[in-house]
Amino acid sequence: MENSFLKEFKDREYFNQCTNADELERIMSKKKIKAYIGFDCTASSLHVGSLLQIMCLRLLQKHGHQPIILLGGGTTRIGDPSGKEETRKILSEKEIEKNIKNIEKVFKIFLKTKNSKLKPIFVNNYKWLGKLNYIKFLRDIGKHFTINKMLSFDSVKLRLEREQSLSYMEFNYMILQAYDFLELNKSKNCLMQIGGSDQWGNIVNGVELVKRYSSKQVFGLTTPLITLASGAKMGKTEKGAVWLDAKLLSSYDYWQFWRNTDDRDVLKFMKMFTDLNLDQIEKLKNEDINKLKKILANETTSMLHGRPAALKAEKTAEKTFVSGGSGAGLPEIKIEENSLKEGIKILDLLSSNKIMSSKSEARRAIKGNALKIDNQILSDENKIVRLEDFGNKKKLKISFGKKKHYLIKII
RNA sequence: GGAGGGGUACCAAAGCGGUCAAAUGGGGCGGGCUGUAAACCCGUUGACUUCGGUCUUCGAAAGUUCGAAUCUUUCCCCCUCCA
Repeated sequence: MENSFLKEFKDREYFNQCTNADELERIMSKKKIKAYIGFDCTASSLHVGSLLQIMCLRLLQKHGHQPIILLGGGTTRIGDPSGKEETRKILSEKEIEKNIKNIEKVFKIFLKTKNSKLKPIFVNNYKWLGKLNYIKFLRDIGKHFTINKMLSFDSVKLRLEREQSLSYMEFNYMILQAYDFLELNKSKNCLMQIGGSDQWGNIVNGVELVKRYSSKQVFGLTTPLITLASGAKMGKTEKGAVWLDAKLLSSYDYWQFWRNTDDRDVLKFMKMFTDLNLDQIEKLKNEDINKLKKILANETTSMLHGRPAALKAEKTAEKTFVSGGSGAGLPEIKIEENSLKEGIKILDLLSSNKIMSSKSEARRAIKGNALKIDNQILSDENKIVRLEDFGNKKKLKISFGKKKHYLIKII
């Protein structure tokens, strides 16, 4: 039991629920198994909401078990009703394929890919779901599900209670997910499915299906839904979702996300989202909270974007926040020299470069003294930005509030 | 099928002929305080504007009216009770 996968899983607060924990512990300590997690491919990348799942896969590897990553090309075509109040958008096949390709990259960053016994196995359930024969499926698989029971699952029950419609297509989602588990058990001898707590119902269905269909025991394990100390859901910054993709969220912003963690969540996040071992974290406990936040930010950012990017982000942050200068790592907005000769209205500059979503918003910000150019509060909404404003550095720092800074650069 | 109730901004919810771009709460954003935290306090929260206004928005469409989120008709959707 010492230092087993399951123990560390619990110590790091990943644990929510498990089917037959004792038996699972016994098997995992005796041999190395394969376990899978399915990921939704509705977006072109994953965000921190999936990070805990990814950490689970890392932990599997750490203890010598092999992760299987199911990128649900099949199920994404259907849409999981769990936790959703409304029917999801249905994506085109092309988009899904594109998303899958991009999402795979994330795993290749987080997981070890060299060791053939540990490297992640990528599977796409469209491969088997796509060629199911309806009648055969109903006879072989459908007979193991009762409507009575399906109606009792939260994902379905809540939708019905909330007076939201649930299409027959979505209703079938849980059967398909259960079938995935069966398929992976048969073809890859996968013994466990991990998922978020909202997946519990779907996972249990899979466990039971395998038991009924193949008379084999497999396991389900879930992680808790992370809620912040403030009660909010995790994963938003000033700039929207916290993507695990440098193209969608810069390493600086990612670093900032972690740096801004609520005091009360810092230690928990260290356990959950860093590789620091638990006694190390225990020792850090009494350190200055802001130092801890920096460690957290550095660790998490290194894992995704690499150590140099993390350190650069830290330096940039130091410059912008501590000394008020313009850090080099800030998001840059490029402007052509020619357009500056005539001058650009500040409102146009702001609204056309995603700093502000509209001119009205920009006006409001200016009225509220929230806008600064090179650390000077801008109060004239009719200001026209000209070449002279840039001085000889050819750069201009624009700040909205205290946390959003941009560099305007002449090209 | 019958009888009622309802669909309002990001969410919840008031308004029920003009003073309504629409009370209030939550959320968001900004400011103050501070530690790039929390809590608290203040401001702001449809778009465009030459800051005079203009345009679009209260389930959809048509109508009544000088004037409609508010009245009428049709349609769509949801809920409750009865059959």
